Amino acid sequence: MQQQYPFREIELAAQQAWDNQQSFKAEATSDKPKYYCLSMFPYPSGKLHMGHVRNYTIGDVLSRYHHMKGFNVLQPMGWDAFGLPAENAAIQNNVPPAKWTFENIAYMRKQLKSLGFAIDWSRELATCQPEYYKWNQWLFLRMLEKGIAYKKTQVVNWDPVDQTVLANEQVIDGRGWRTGALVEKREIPGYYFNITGYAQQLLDDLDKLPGWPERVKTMQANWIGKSVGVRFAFTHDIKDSSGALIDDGKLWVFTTRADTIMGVTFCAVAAEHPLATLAAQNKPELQAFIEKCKQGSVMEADIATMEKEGMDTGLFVTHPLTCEQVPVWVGNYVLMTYGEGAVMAVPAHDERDFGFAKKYNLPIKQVISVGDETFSDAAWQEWYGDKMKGVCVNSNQYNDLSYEAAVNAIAADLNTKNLGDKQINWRLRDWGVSRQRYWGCPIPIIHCDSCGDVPVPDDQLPVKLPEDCVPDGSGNPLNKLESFVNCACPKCGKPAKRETDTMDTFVDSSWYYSRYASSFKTDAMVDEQTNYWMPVDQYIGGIEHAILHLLYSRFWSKVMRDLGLVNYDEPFANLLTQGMVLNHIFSRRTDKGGIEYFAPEEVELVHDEGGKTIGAKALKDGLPVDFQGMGTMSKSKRNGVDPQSLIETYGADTARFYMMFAAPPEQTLEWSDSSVEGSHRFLKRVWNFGYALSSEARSELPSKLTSSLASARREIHVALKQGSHDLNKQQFNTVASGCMKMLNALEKIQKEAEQDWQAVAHEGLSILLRMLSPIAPHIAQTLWKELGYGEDILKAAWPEPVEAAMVQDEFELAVQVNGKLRGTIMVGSTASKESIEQLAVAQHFVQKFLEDGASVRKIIVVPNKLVNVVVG
RNA sequence: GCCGGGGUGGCGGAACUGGUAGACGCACUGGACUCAAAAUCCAGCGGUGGCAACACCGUGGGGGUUCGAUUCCCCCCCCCGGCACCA
Repeated sequence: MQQQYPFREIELAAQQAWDNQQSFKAEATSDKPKYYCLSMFPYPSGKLHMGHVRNYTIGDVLSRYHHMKGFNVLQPMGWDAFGLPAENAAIQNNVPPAKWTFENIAYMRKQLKSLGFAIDWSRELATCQPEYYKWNQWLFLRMLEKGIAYKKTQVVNWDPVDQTVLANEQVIDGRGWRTGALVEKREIPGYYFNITGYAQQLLDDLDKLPGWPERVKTMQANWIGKSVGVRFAFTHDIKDSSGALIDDGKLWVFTTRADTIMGVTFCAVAAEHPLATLAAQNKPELQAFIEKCKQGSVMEADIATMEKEGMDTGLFVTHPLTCEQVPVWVGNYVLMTYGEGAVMAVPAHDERDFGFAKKYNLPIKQVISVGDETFSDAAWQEWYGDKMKGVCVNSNQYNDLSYEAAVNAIAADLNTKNLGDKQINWRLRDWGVSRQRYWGCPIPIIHCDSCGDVPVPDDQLPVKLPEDCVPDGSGNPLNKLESFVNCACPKCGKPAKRETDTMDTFVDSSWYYSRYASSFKTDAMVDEQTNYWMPVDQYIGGIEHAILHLLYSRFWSKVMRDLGLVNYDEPFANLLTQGMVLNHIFSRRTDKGGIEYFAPEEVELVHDEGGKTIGAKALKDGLPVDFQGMGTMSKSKRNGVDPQSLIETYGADTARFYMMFAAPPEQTLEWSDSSVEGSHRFLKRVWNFGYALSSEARSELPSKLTSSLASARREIHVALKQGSHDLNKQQFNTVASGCMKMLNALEKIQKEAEQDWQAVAHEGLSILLRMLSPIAPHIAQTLWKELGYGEDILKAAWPEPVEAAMVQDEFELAVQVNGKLRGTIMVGSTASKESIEQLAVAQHFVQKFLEDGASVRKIIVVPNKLVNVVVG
């Protein structure tokens, strides 16, 4: 055993031993309870970043802890290996994406192994392998049969940089989620998944997920966006230039406030609405207004403050219940993409309609009364929205009906006239999955002139993606690859063309967890093993997937369930969204007016005498630089830290320990080089202590310990109890600090070297190593073995705190006077309540409050904690 | 605007179901060791006043409940994340 903490050797040796013994292979069947711990698989971009290290360390701590708690643990790893960066790298370096991808995988796998994660590598998969994506295609065909997948031509979001279609979820603030490019509208055919058909289940089943963070569930619920109301039509006989009735003479609208329908004084339609288009034909000023609306809508940032503007079309429609003529306006606040692209306007009971009516002098008619309130302009502001749910007035046959009764009656009447009914509106849109890209899973369809779109028969799956293609940046190279495109129609045998679109890569990641859990059969997507392991007990990943990946995976699970493939309907029982890793950003304005960024290691902090940071200066010139606060690690800001150099300098255990110690897992982690050193220092001390103790005899604990040894032992067992509790809470930072407390106690008794200290130290160290092992497994395993505690710490049982070690003969009790701390007293553990009260009152720091004739009103004794003497 | 999460020393962060606020670490200060530095070890470290004993203040602000509030209740301010002319 070496004296200096030899982290490089021990980490390598431990990793090789784990590899040789296949220590982390999950058992196919077991009497133990199962624990499926999954971290979101990485995209093989080239090398790991700190976010990966944090993500996988969290998963590994939980996996190793559950191993020791006696669970049959599955922790797999794989690669989300299709996607655009591979194509872009291919264009730049003139190598096929496959080569680039597999080289990255090889390097990153090595990195993951060098971090010592307890991964069952026998279940590794990459989504770009035909054995995997075959089942994308197979399930796609099943979905096609069930009508869950279908083809349509629709206006889509087009990312001009990636030259592909994006799903609604993938457009953020009008820009592509990956490229940040402004999204354009294009009309092209593609395949869609009917996720809206599952909207209600996806919403309802959020209640089955108590182990998910509230905010993720809220985000999903918002995204699904259910609104319950009435869809109905105003009638008209407006014809287009060819003489045909527009929309069959009906102007459809959707409302959640059908009870206010008798208060309609106008309708507003979106700029793109057919009625607007028609009215603009001989009204140049309306045409101009419509153009302005269309342009304005791009400026997302201004929307919230945008003035409500509109223009009369001169057209009228007929109210379905009152038969009154209602004017139609074009409003810049009406969205073509939501509902029907048209709204009924009830200025008396809707904030926007009110503002609009005031601006253009349109009539306002009150039809709802709330309590004794009477409607007035001034009072109105105070009680719109839900507060304005009252009873109907000025509404003929609906007068005096409450909200619900009115909606029901009105919906029924509209239904009788065949002009509307109750309806549920969703914000969620169907999931478009066609991508005009090369490096993805081919959509298994063949286009035949005679037979149309023909599914590829199951026995011809997978449709293999040619791996030797080098894209040149001008669209999808598959289009030009005749050996791929040209094929025979499976139905009639005539020459036909293969579909060249590939699937959205979110398809690949929507079910990988169930494949890991299976036996990797070549003739089945999943099997009975999948039902054994699923659902995932703990899923760990970034919050950025709160909607996209997590919603798609939930949808996909329900589809697989409905196809009878699996028996679960929610894939992830518990979800932990880890926080981001941030680092300091330093910059300086250059002479030319640009910004020069400084890496943190190029900067020295300036402190005052109290240790407070008062500034920073660059090492190269000693001149001040600005501290821009904390931000995510990025190349452009030069504040990234490479995990590889961290591992090389301090070792994997230090990297892992620091990641766990610096912040609770859900919070952002603020990088600090000196804190990393502090973590390394701690592990060095653990090693030194283990080294020193290895030459001390191991003996039985004596029946009676000195008070100093007893208190050290108590501290260790208390820290263990707390640490186990914190692990169950997934609060790893305090588990790490618990390990530090244990070591502090051990070093103290080592220094004092009282008789029998070795016995307490051996017990304490064996506890410390076990509690440390999920976080820093290499050092824990090495010392465990070196000190002869056992062969494999992973197979050691999680230690149980000994109650007897935690009891004290004497307690220090806090003594309060009127709730304020005034001193402490030592009390025997068997002391009666009365004797404690007497002792407390006798203290001089209590007596002095009784000098001015005040008396003791009451004494509260909290066992083992404090005494509060109430004086008055 | 709506929804979710926060606000504690110079910093990261602790505090179990209301019970000694600041665990653990970082930074800083002083000391030991050293020719010296680094490393290591020891001590101190919320603020104000005081030689000290000690006193007062202190968990974003204000109020309340309680013997006792970082913790529970009400009002307000600020920060982060998400959603949003959603009809």
